[in-house]
Amino acid sequence: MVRPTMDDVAARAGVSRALVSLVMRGSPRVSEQRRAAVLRAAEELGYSPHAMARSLASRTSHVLGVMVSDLHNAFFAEVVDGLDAVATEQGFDLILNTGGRRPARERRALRSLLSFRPAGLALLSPVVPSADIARAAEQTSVVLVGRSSRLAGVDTVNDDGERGLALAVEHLVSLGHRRIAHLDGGGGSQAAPRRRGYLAAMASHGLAPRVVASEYTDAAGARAVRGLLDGGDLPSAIVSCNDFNAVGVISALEEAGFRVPADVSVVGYDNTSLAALRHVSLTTIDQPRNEFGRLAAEALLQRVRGERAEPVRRLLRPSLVVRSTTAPPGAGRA
Amino acid sequence: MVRPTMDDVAARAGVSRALVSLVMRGSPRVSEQRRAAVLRAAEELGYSPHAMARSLASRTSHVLGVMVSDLHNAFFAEVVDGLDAVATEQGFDLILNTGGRRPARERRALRSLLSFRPAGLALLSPVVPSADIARAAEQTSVVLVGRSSRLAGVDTVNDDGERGLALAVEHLVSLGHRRIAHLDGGGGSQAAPRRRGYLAAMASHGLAPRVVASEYTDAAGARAVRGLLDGGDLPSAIVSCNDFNAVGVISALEEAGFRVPADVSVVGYDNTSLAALRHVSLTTIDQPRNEFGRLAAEALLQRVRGERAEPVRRLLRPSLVVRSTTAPPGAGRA
DNA sequence: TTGTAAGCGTTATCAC
DNA sequence: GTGATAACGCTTACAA
Repeated sequence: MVRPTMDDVAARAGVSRALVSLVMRGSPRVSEQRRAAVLRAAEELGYSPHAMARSLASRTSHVLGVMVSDLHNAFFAEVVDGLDAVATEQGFDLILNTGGRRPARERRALRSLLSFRPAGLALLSPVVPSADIARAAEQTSVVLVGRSSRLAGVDTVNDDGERGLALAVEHLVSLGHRRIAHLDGGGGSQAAPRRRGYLAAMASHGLAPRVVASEYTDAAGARAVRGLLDGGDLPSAIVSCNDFNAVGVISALEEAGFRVPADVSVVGYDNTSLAALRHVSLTTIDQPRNEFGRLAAEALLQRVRGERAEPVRRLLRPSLVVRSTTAPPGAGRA
Repeated sequence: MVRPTMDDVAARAGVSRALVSLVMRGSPRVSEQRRAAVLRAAEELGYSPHAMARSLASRTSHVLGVMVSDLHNAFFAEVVDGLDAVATEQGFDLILNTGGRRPARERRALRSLLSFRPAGLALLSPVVPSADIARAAEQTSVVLVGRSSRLAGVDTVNDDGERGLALAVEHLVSLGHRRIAHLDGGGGSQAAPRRRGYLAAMASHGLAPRVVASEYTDAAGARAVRGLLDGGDLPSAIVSCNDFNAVGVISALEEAGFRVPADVSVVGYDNTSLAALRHVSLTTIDQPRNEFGRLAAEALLQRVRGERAEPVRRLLRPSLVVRSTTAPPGAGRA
């Protein structure tokens, strides 16, 4: 378990440590002969450079820290994929951490990440107070994904939730719906822009909006539908705040004897793998998650390379994915 | 962006660097007065110790490396939660990486993790060749989750898939089923023990086994069912290799006009969040995922502390979760 | 092209 | 209790 160091390699190859360092970093100013000798010695010893010692000595970091607020959410997996792709491509390593959506734990995770002196930090939908983010930003470049911020030194990458909900409403209107309700995500992340988008889209078509309080879970979606049924005034289409909620809506409707989409159309938001299941086949709004990650990494690396100092605020365009839960109204009566 | 060092804190507090170091590590042999002064100076400067310099100087690591083969799989999220809980509790930091189930990328991820000289490495369902794992194990403690191994220096934590499938078969038999088919996971991870468990359980009840080739996706499950229907010989119950497959099975059955569980009972494997959705409500086999993570971390930390050298091989007991997709056979005819 | 030597931010070992 | 000072494994001027 005792790993060889650069000195061991140098001794074995019969050269100085500095030369080994040059070879390891692929410097061109090394004779082919020495290079080969060093490489062979390293190979024989099973040597690979010590990342921490390297970054300590060079006063540079090739590490990007990533804090994922919730690993259970597949949304973040794709964002991390995007980050990883760009980072790897540019010779950076990712170190990941999670805070489980709890401020105290996230705060600790943040400190831990910072103790590695990363070149940059990507925070995915963090729930820590803004002050903590500001403090982190004093120490390294920070990009926020899925959370907006006015902090001067902080970049942001977000989904254009207003536009996403507008897409859903447009789709339903074009099918002929007029009584379209929105099941709202409450205080949840991104719920506000989605609600605004819904209201604006309804207004632009001269339709009466109907916002029903709900949450980001399937149980909440089902509950909201039961409330609607009790009220005796079911809309012809429902736009949920996310896919989970939409699945709850569908099952409550079916339990009450309604068919989707024949009697009621349903649209989700997020295009999770759940929506793609043939058993669900949900019409929904897709967010370019992988792109979120790529852009976040690029924003960070631009700052690292000193190419930019002004904050950048990206708002990405979501898209509509039509599957089997939407149809013209009254299709059931036919 | 220039972070304060221990020397800065020492200067500001009017003490030596060594004393700051003692305070930072919570040494008891420091006067209250000095301790307070140091802590205040650190606070004012926003100082926090440099993890890499620290581990370099102390020749110890408080980092555990984790390679997640696939971030998209929620299974791993819970394993990581378990790892994180134990690690944090014992003062260790996690650094995470992913290889996307591709050997070449996993290999790189492994190298990157190793370059941080972690105290231990947890590999979650890795797909790299065994030789790579052996090489890693020469450099640090390694624990494998979701993959077995005979390597001497490597610990393993696994689900007892044989037992899991036996539980499913027992449940169906106790409901009165005798014609029970298994949709097999092919060459997928853990498919073999599950198949063995199925065959053994059927044999022990004197029932004729029926293994149908399939895969770990909902499309494959649907395809397999269509094959069964074409053959004109539908079993009364189906045990899928995992939850996704089971959902495919259910939708294909329903499309063909059969009801679940009235006409056919279906059991999944994994107890993913999908299975818990009310829209699906799948009877399935639960793996103690969080426990996997906890045990893996503990195995690693035992080695780190030098408490154990012999490999440990944990085989955890899965459990049956009964929901709405199983019922006595012929319930549909009633 | 190669080697020497001075750090990088810590901890650890001694003295005092 | 507290403070010098030598490591830790590497990079980086600067010299040769």
